[in-house]
Amino acid sequence: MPPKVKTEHEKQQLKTLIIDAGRELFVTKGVEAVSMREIAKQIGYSATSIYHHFNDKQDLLRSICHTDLAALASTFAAVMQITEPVERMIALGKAYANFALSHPNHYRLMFMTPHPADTAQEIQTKQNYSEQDAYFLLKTAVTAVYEAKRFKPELNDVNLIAQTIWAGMHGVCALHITMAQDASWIEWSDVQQRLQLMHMVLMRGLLRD
Amino acid sequence: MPPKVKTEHEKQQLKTLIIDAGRELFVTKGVEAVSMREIAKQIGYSATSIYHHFNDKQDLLRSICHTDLAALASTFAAVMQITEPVERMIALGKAYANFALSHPNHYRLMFMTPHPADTAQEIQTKQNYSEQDAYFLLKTAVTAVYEAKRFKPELNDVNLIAQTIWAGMHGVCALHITMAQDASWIEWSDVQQRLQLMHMVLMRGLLRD
DNA sequence: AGGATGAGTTAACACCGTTAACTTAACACC
DNA sequence: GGTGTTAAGTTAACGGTGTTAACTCATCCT
Repeated sequence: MPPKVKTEHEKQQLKTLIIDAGRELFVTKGVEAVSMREIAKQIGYSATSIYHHFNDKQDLLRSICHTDLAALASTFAAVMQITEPVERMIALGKAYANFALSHPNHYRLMFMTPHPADTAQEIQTKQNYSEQDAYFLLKTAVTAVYEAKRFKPELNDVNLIAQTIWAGMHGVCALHITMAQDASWIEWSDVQQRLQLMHMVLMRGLLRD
Repeated sequence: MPPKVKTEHEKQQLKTLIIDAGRELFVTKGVEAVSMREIAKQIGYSATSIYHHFNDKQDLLRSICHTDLAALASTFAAVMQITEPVERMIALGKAYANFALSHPNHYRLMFMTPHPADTAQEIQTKQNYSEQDAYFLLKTAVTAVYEAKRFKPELNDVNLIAQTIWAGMHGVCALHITMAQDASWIEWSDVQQRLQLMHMVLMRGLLRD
């Protein structure tokens, strides 16, 4: 196909076309198993054309994750409508786990794969749009619970609390995702049961009696 | 070097030579960044010779993990000497976290990378040597606490409890490992603090008051 | 003595991410 | 309206990857 000068809109459109095709392939076949050529073929372009829109494969991967993080944040935003602080915090945890288990490969890309350090510019961007950031919403919800004095009195670091809740949910989800097919020699209990117990443990461990 | 018929012992020796070189490289540079040729060069053999001892790269990776799992199990075995059940269970958790944080790339290989389904034969082997298995030791420790009636009365599934403890520790460690360099936009609290709080939460959530 | 085996070799294949060099359509400007 | 510049595509190529095939030979078995 002969080249054409594109408007900013068309340019963005192709970029999201690449992102969508890349995500679909990455998510179903795994990052390492998908080649740039394959992604390009999927959208009917040559492989090298992708490099006009992304620096390299890592950059494409990061863009995908960034997009999906925004999607997660937007489902979080819906949950934030709940007014009762504790209830809201619990609902966030459930939404998180639900996302992880229903999009496991997505989740692996986003939270189980280390991405090389972002550029300073990208960090700046993220900070400016932090209201779209899922962690920010979690922290907000935790802060509300804290201000309602519902946490145990000795707990007074909101970041620490939020990160512990995150870690608890992440632990169940990540372990499930990496070990689900493998490690059949362990008598795994049902993942929903494990999530539920983790939830209970977190609440009993963090909230006032 | 001309070929030579080897005794069973020499054969195993070369196998562990490959495993050790492979682990060293994998752990310092990451699995995907290390080629079979590089491993071979390290030990002074040609790349293809590795294929006489392992089916493919995945197989080598699995063998490395299997070896290291045994190593983890042996540090667990030392902890098992503690007699007081609750104390012993806590010590296991700390040993686990200590292992994860002091050998992060090791840990990533073992618990954060999905390995394709083991062959039936390998599963059999693992089951037979389950006393060397780290999870088995955790489960044993949890069972002892359970039998001492120290868990909350409504908790009566030992596997579920063990897996929840595992998930909690794993969550903190895994999140730390994947997010340590990246995600500088989050105000991470100290990882030791996070571990400590997770520990406290797990105990308060699981044990009788 | 002589064939079978097994542990090593080199050569080669198909594919990968990425770069370089090229083509051509659209725009900016005199 | 010609003309240079730029943007967005292309094909060709490079070096590297996991892996397989074909080949040596030293050793063992009979």
